[in-house]
Amino acid sequence: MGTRWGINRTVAQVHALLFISPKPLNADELVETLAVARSNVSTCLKELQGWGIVKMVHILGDKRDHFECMKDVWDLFRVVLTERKRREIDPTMQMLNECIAESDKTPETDTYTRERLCDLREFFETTSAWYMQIRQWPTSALIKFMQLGDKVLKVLGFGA
Amino acid sequence: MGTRWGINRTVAQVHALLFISPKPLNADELVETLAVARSNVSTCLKELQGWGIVKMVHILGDKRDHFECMKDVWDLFRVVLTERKRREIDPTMQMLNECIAESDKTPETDTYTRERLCDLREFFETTSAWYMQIRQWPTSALIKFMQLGDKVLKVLGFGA
DNA sequence: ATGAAATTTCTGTGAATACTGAAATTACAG
DNA sequence: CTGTAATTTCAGTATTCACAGAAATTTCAT
Repeated sequence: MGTRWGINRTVAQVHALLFISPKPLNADELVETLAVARSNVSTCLKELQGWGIVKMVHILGDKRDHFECMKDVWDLFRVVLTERKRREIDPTMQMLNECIAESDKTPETDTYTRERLCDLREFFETTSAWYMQIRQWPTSALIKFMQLGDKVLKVLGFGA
Repeated sequence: MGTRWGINRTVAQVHALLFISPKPLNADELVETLAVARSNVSTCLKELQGWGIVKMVHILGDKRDHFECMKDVWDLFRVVLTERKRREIDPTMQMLNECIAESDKTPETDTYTRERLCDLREFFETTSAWYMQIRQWPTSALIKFMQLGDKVLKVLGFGA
């Protein structure tokens, strides 16, 4: 499925394998199971470690590095979202701010265009600030909250 | 910024241009502004229409097709999320179900592995069901809700 | 220190994707 | 109809990305 998500195939395969494996795996086990080059596995493991969802562990009496994946899906989700915010949203917001600053100095900028940019900035600010708060909720609260669904609206007293 | 988001550069450019433009644009205007081939613009417009965020409009007295983009950022977000759910999440859930069914018929499957798959399925089920509800909230309610942030936890009576 | 095992870095190749320009098709005015 | 403008499809090219295998580096036991 990895490719459909826009993720490198081998990276997705390594991650999937580590995720479902009951015990940490070493590089050679990944090479054998996935039938890819050793160097490729090395690169993928580095990538996954860069995302903070795979870490190296040592097995007593074994010289080789072993790797294990973060196992809690909710924690996993939080880590990935936070990392994507850092890599994708934050630079976008910075860019947006520069565009808006630029448009302020450029009187011929269409008012409409400037408003669209401000809309976008506001959207990212609102959603980012919200995420930074809920990411700290304990998983149990998050699940209970989600299962309420629409009921939240009534409890909070807005909307039907 | 498009490329960083894993989106085709020209598609992102066309979309950005239509988004900030006060009026619908025709293909030639896009070609001139972005300095890309006519055929490329045609493909990108088709792609964006496939996502449901750009639509064709006609300007009186002008034979050429014009295009305009969905302007409300919250609506835009909803459309994109819904489409991504359909394209990415739904097939993943289906695949997961097949894997779990398969593992039921295969007694030698590690219990741990099966549990990880079920965890994943549950995660997607919970988050998808939640999204299908909140996507129908009016934007005003959604914004008010988000701005509450952590306060929601207290109102609902769980967590600190 | 020395050598073997493990790992990473580097380079070239193949595959996938994006794009252009030409040809084909469609839409429409006269 | 016919011809022109507009648009799309197609085929070839270029660019980007993923990967394998070799070479280089690191790690560690002796």
